[in-house]
Amino acid sequence: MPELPEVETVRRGLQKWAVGRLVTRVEVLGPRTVRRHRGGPADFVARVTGRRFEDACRRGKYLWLPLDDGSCLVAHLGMSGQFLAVSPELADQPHLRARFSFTDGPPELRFLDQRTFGGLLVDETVQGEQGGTVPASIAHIALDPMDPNFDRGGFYAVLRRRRTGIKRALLDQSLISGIGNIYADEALWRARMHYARGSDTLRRQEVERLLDAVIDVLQAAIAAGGTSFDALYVAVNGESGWFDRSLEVYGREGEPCSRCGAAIRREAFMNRSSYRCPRCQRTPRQPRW
DNA sequence: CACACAGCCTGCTGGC
DNA sequence: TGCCAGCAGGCTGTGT
Repeated sequence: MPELPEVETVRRGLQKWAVGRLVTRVEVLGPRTVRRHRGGPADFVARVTGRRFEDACRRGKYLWLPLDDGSCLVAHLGMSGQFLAVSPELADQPHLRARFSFTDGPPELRFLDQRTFGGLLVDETVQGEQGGTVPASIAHIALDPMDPNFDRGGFYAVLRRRRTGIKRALLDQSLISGIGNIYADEALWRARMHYARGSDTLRRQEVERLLDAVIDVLQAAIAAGGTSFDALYVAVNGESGWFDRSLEVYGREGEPCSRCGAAIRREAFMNRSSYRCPRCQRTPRQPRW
């Protein structure tokens, strides 16, 4: 559920609540959260304790906090990860996975994760092929679509070369980053494109239209503080976003399309649900499912 | 190399 | 009421 806009909202919260602070104590509750950290829980704790968070960065759905020794703390929220800045007095929540305390006192920073698809690790920083410095573990993730260095021509070329459906391509984080099931459906609706449209049949102009739609919906969602269906996704200060009220197709099966009035359909695709307007987003002649 | 998908995980919902 | 299947879904690993 956390896609680019939700992760960006969390990044801004970390900027405010974590950056500049010196870590005095790290607690990891349960090893699964740091399963992608090579050295295991004890090594993770040792590498973060005594370090200062110098910045809060994001690429796609990944977050990282550069540390003052050149390494960085990488975080992925998975399905249900949250960072919360709270008083140490507050009783431990269910699904609390990690806690960071600071030299300047409260609030402490907590990482919660119900479904445990998320995780934390300490990583080295490398020069990314696509520009900028990034954690080594996410060097394979493409730039955000709104990044000034995002290569639209290169993206188009890859789509033409591949033989897959356009939604699969949008969800491939090595091609374009930050898009998940919700915003893929929303962008395709805005671009009036069916999710099974063959990527190799797209014209350059259609790809431009689609990328414009992707950026529009992501930026509108960021402005709204992200999409919250329930308490599972909240910002670092605990507030909910309200973009769910702006969703045009996702979760709106049976409701009328705001453009043409046709009933929105939900269809099983890629072992999940896809929502589309059957009139604005016609099934292509040669669909690639 | 390109592509597709099972598996990981927990809590909620709906059917019986 | 209680049980359980189904669903939510990002990413990694693995198979074709």
